[in-house]
Amino acid sequence: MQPDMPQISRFLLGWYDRNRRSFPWRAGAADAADPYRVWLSEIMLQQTGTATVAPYFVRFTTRWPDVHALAAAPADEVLREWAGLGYYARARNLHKCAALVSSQMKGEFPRDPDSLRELPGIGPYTAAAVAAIAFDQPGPVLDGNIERVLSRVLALAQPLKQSRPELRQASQALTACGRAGDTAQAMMDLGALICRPRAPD
DNA sequence: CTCCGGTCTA
DNA sequence: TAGACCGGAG
Repeated sequence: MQPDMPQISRFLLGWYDRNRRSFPWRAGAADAADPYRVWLSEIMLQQTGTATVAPYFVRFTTRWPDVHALAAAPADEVLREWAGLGYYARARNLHKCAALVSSQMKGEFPRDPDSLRELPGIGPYTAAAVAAIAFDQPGPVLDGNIERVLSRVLALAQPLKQSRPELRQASQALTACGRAGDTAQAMMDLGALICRPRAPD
């Protein structure tokens, strides 16, 4: 039998509304997301935990409040501010991407995953995540944590690797049920608070 | 000390 | 499509 996506969507969003985590890059429940901040946070979070990212995110956004400011910064200052986060190619691509969006896109990030995917430093995961969180566009938001969460929510018995096509489809379908950004963040929070890699509740 | 992971590159 | 990139966690 096929999973009841509307029902799972209601479960996810209901849980999220009561348990959502608060982060410097997250808009309040009623506020609109700032695409620049969503993008910056997702790049930082690619291989780095929330606790480590938080102070870096605050320093970056204080110093460079929007994509034009970041684009105008000298590359070596961006690298210096990034020092300690690791994977420095992310910082170089971050700056390239900011320059591109600032000069060629009037400072506005594309709204759809396929266009976002063209930008430096944005792969399949980040494209879907930014489109969902910043623009409420449905898409296959899927990283290692969401794979684990969805596999459990759907009660899949196969190893994650074999289930990936099904998990991608599920993430696409769930974000298409409405509130795409909150749905994506609900899966992330569930993965961090409840359905953890070890010692799951 | 080994494992882990998005994106880019070859 | 495998390996490199880095730092944090186990």
